[in-house]
Amino acid sequence: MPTIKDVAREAGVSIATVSYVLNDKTQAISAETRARVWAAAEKIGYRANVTARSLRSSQSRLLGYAWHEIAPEQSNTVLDRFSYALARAAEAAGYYMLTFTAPEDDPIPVYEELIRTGRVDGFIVGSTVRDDPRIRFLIEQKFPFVSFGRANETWDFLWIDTDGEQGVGAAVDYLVGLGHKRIAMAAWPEASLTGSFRVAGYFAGLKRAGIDLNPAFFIRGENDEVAGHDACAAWLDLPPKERPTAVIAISDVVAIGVMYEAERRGLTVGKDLSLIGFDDAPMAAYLRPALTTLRQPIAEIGAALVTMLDEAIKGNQPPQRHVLMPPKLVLRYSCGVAPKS
Amino acid sequence: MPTIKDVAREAGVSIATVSYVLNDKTQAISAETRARVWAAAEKIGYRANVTARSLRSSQSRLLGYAWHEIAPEQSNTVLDRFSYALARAAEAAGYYMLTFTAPEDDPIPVYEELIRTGRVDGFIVGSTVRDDPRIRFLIEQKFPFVSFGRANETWDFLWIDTDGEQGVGAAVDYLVGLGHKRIAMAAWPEASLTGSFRVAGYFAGLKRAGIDLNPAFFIRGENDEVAGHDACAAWLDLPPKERPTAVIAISDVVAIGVMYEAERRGLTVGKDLSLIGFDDAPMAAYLRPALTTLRQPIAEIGAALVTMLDEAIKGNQPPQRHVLMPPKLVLRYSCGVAPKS
DNA sequence: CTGTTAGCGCTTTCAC
DNA sequence: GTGAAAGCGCTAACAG
Repeated sequence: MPTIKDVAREAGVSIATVSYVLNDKTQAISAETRARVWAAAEKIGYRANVTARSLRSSQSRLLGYAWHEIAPEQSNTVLDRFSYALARAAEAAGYYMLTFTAPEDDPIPVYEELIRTGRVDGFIVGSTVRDDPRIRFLIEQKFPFVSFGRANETWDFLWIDTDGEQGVGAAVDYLVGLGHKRIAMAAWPEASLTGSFRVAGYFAGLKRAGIDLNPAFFIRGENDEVAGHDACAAWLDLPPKERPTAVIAISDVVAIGVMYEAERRGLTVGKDLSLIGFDDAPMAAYLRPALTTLRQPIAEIGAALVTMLDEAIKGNQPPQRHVLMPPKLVLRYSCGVAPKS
Repeated sequence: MPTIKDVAREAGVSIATVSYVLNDKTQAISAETRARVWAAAEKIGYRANVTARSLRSSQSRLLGYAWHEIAPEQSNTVLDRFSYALARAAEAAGYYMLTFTAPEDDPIPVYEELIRTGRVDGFIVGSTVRDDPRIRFLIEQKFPFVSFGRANETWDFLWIDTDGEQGVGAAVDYLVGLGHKRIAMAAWPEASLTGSFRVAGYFAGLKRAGIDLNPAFFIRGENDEVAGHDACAAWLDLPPKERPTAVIAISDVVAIGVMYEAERRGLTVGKDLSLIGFDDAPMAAYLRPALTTLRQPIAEIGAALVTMLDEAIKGNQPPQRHVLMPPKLVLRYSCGVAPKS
């Protein structure tokens, strides 16, 4: 690989001059010299060695993102889209993504190692939980990072999140507009922070419509098909007149459980029961009926996170310290209405 | 961040000694000094700066992996599992993964840039196609890389691939064992190299069972649901006695199309028609009936690729220059047989 | 057994 | 306008 010395020799100038020209530094260099340097660099195919540049500038131009353990069963439904968006945005901002893995139960040492060795300039933290230890650690270290997801109302840090409350609220509004009055929700455990926002949207939506919450219509469970099954079974055990006519599932996976249980009992989803999921997981479009669901603006979030992090790394104050992005209600067939296309 | 100088000062030795001790170099250092250095390093929390080390050793300890554009519709079904496996294996071997994006139509410049700037020590190339230009380029550059997938029989490079031929062959054997004689296949276009191996397995399997190929039972199409629909429709248009009783789809997505078309026509998959897919995509388990499919040993492949690449980077000859890994037939309900466990 | 020293390739201050 | 030289933090050849 040619180095800056080779270019200097080729152009008949000093390496300092080469550096000035190629980095377009505000240093008075004659147009003639500039041209010679560029020509020489081009000729021998010179590209600056990033390691040397990193050492000099103490910047790795690498952004860290942790790839979480994927349970053999449920491959995460949106992580790949998110990673892709991150990589794209990072490259546009002059970084590359360093993806690493960290054990769920003790992630801190890995983050610490990456910081101490100077591997990365900042982190993008995803899949946050309430009081997320990674976030606590990074705040404490004063190391640049941004988070996809909230963690604790009293902590001050940069984050972007999907507005689950707004999204589920819009889903309720949509169902109410379709004439539904008995709307149920299959939610996550109370411990889930992300879940709590979505649930708040459910409550708020009902209130807006003047519908009193029927406690039987609100059931919590894990993020799996079984939880959907169980919730749906409980609702269908109710006398016909008291059953919900529409269900909002807190995720597509849960929605699938609801759907199969309803069909197992002879109901037709989209006709006898309307159903809305959350995530727009790849399988949502493949279900029959195709699932109406709330799609998170993953690509936009990824891009915005990188921009935010870039500012933080530069020591600037981003225009907004956190932003809530509304999900989009993707209309398909599980509410009995054909999408407009 | 403390540097090697700080450790040297703290321990009262030279920086060279610190380097020797911490890197466990075969340099005679007294046990007493070793202990002092370790203690000093521990005390001030020293971790070697990787950039400086990289510059010195001209090794980035970074492995590049391209994240391909993901169509909004079909999020790739196994890529996230693969990336995770790669990251895990890389870390175990002392690397981190640098994930980047490259335009499908002109990926070379990105690879070139990464090489020229010294960003990565090697590449893992995935989603290969016949005569893959990236592979041609990397061979020509003599830059270390390994490939998940084959590209051209006459090129010599390191690769690991799923043995699609063996897998589909095993699927045919399984169906034959179940008593099927009229076994159809929904394949990809002839241009697909990966597809050609799977197809070869179909032909070989039939031959083993002494079944003559019925040309009507072999239909090619794209990798989407529509292709499955179309193939299935063509088969169901045949007189009942001439229809296939079992179908092997070249991917789970195609299998879904077959399944829906069959059910739309009133057939029950798993009873009237047996169906096997390929990939074990996340949605395969969620279909009703859950899809019997061939699961690629993604995690093993990722780990083996990294090991292979590590050898190549070190300039060693890996024990095997290419390996074929058999997929596993995951028994579910789409062939009318309940899985054992 | 331990220390001195020469770089790795680059950026940037300071001279000229 | 341009160049000499220091130095980012580390490794390793060589001296002592």
